Amino acid sequence: MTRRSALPATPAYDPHAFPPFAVTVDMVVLTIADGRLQVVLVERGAPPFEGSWALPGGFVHVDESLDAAAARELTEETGVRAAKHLDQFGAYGDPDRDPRMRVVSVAYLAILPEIGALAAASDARNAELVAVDKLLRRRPARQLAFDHRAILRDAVEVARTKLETTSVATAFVDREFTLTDLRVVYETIWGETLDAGNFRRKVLSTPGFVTPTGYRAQPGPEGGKPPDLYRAGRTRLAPLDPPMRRTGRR
Amino acid sequence: MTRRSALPATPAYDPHAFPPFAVTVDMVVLTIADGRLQVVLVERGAPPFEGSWALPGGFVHVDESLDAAAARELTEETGVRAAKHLDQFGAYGDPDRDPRMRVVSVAYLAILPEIGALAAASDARNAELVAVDKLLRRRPARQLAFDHRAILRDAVEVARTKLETTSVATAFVDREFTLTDLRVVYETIWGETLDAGNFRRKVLSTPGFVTPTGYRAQPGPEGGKPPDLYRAGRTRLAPLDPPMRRTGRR
DNA sequence: GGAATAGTGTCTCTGAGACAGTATAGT
DNA sequence: ACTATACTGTCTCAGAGACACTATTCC
Repeated sequence: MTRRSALPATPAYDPHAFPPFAVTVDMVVLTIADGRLQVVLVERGAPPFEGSWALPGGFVHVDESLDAAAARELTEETGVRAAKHLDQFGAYGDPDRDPRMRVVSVAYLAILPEIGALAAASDARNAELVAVDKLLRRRPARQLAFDHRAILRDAVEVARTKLETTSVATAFVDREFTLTDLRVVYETIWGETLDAGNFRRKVLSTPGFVTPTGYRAQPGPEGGKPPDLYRAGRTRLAPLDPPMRRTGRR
Repeated sequence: MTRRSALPATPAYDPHAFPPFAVTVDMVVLTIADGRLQVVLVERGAPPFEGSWALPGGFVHVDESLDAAAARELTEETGVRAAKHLDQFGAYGDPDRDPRMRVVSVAYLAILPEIGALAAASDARNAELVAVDKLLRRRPARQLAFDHRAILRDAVEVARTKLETTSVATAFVDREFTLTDLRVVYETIWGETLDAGNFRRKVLSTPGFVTPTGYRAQPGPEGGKPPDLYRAGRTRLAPLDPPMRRTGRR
């Protein structure tokens, strides 16, 4: 049995002393577009799973940290600026998850207000925003490569929980937003409707969640009172205490 | 740049096609002994960090899943029976975390009611239970090998949060326990005192948390009313809704 | 004015916290 | 009796939820 302590105490790489793994990062980049939760996918341009869709990601370089690899891959593969808050939420390493070799993938969650032009990277034929519910329902519109369906499902659950316990929802909206914008984020990701008045009280009574700008937005095309504009509070990940409750009401 | 899609679509291992990593699992095995939160450590019997203390762990085998490796290492290194609930909580992969080679370690949390005889495994000189606060305070009693101090700190925070949101506390106590036993678990891990009456109401009003046995324990050496005995509820990880609140009171 | 959206006020109910009071053991 | 521990009852307060009401815009 190969054990850590059986290895020579040298920085030199001895390929026969331990089982060699490939280590990758996979990015779950979530955003809200057209009123739905969407995720960035790339169409693979090479085997395995050539032509099918997958989460963006790639190999960790020899000299970079996991977090750095995640930030790099996000920029490289989607053309999106590196987000400040990349959240590592799991490692996936089943022996057969990649037909070529033994791969352990570290999964990261990124939450963005909007995705700019999606530039397909070198090894991706294409890059698209796809509605998450189309991918996770019982009969998915697309089969994802590898175990990316499970990774995506876990990521969505992490996002749902983070909405409960932190002020991360402000990462889904533009720099200036109305409280209705923010409430729609919760409603979209949780899949339930929230009382506008109660939501308002909860957000405004949480220190550091939002800060008023003093300005108002234009009313919508169907009229209505012009809503107040806010910005994200000082700390993007302020803990909500007590947390925002998810009731399960539709 | 080496990318996943640039690799040949073959299961064969080509050591030049991707940066080779070693993948390990590290186990944070927590228990409560002598009224304190304690963790299982092993004294390393080989370089690097020979003679210093570390979390038990080791290389993932080529053909086993991460979870299986964690369960195997736990049994092998500590002689402890494989716990049902091994909780993966993070991957640690800084380039310089192991002086020998590039290692990514997947960290697991195990919670046990008591640790039997600690049998030092082949590559460990020794195995011991050590109080967690002695390791995490500003001037630690022992320096841990690698980045195991950071891993331990993260694990403790995960355990604290799991006490809030799940009924995992029953994993710290014996099969039959009193509600005072259970409350002491919270008080020990959170480092604060809880009102016995309110704690009782909260636990008993949570479906699936505990089930009464109908029996009573003997009173303590200083007398008192004999306390009712309970067992863990049906689901060891029942979600607490609303969660148990951690107030920060001492 | 009517419709639509934003925002406020208020009532109720649940649950946490504080803490007094009761129960049952040992000494 | 006294003490120690276990358990119960009760009061208060904070916060969530429901929902009516007001405010400000467009048509």
